[in-house]
Amino acid sequence: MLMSKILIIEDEPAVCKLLVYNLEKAHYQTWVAQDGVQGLSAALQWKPDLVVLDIMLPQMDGLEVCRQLRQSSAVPILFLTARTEEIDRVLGLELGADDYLCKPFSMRELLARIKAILRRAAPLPSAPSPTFQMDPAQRTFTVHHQPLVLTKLEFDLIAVLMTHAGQVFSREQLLQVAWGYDYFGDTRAVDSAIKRLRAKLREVAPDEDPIEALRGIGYRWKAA
Amino acid sequence: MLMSKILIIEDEPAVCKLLVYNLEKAHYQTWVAQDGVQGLSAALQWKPDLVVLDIMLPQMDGLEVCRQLRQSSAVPILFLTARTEEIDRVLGLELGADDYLCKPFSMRELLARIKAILRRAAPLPSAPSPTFQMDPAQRTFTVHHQPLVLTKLEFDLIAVLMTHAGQVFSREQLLQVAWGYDYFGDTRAVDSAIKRLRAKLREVAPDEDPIEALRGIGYRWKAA
DNA sequence: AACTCTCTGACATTTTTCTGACACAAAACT
DNA sequence: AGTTTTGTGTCAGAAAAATGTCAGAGAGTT
Repeated sequence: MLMSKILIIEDEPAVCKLLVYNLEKAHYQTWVAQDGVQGLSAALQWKPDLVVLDIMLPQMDGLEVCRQLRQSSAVPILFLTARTEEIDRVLGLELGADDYLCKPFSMRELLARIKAILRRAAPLPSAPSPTFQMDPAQRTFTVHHQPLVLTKLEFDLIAVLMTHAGQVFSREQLLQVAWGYDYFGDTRAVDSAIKRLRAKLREVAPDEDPIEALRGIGYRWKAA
Repeated sequence: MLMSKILIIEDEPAVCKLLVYNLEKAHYQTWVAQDGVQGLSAALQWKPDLVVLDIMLPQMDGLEVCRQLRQSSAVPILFLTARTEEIDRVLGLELGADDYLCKPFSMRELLARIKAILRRAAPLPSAPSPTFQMDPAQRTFTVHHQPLVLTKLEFDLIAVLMTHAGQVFSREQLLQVAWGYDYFGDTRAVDSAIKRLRAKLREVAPDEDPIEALRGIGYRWKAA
């Protein structure tokens, strides 16, 4: 499973910001909806892998959102509650919450629970088919769903670039991030690594060339 | 589901008493084990639907109990921890904890989590590769339905790899999980074990080679 | 055209894994 | 108890893979 999509339905901007920041740092894609109506719409169209749902929402409350969502989707839901008592209503209604957290919660705990929920969720046939896909956890990389074997260095390199698609990295930066902070050597090593990577990619996707060289600046993964 | 069976592995009598009282009031059957050895024995014989496992135990700690239990059972485990940091070790090792609670916890929360775990506990599809099959409960391993005799170490190793097919394990991780937390030795021992395992597999399935070495990373069971 | 930077292939070096031999320990058997 | 068998860690060298270095060709820029 790669780059799981997490929909956040939460009205407090501060909490949203915190969630988005940490989830994206953990390599999840995020989408924020500020109220229940927008949340339902986003859930149905964007088809997230997990919904983080605040119980207290303006207009339509989280329980109602959950009930309506359940009529058309089995997406896992993690509830956020301000008070412990609220969760009794969720559990009592058997709405199919997969987990819940009471505010205030530690980010580590949230991430652990999200990871656990996603691990449990059966790998359903996901629709989108970008040509290049990377799974940091399994260290696998696929092109058109066909696995491509990469060396450690190659994978580390492509991981940095892909997870920051569009961002330019200088050779020095790449050495730091993919080789390691204690590495001292010619920055031309980066050229060689890129060369080998491109050669492998060309084998299976001759018309793509997703790694762009910016003269005098560095390299970047072509933005989507 | 009628009268789910819950095994409590916990050494503090006060906590045990509290747990038993409340769980039985909630119509669960309970069984208490005061230390890891008794716990393992009870788990194997009584076959509970859920194990509540304290991390801090005399003699054998909870993680070790979990590891040994996982060799022969897929029963859901809910960890109890005194400190939040401890849970990182569990999560880090991916030992298959289904949930955890930090002391002190409210009884209502415990009951809610237990209910959630039991609700989720759907029979796993367990899709073994057609050629290789492993039964943790009986510690048997078959290739093309023909039994293959493995040593304890070999079985532990293959069990870890197969139950996490596709996931890469470093030599250090494998030493921890298959050899034991207290083992200190050269990580090259892993190479040797893998070598012997491969030799045995080659005898009966010369064209498979399901154990993949990832240079600089570790080993993994070829993903399905 | 001159200059600069990037790309590529060849080669050398380094790193990592694999294998067989051996030694020791534990277990099984007499 | 002694003996054999089995299991496993350690070691050293072989084999394989990965990667750094270099030099020249190629491409972009002024």
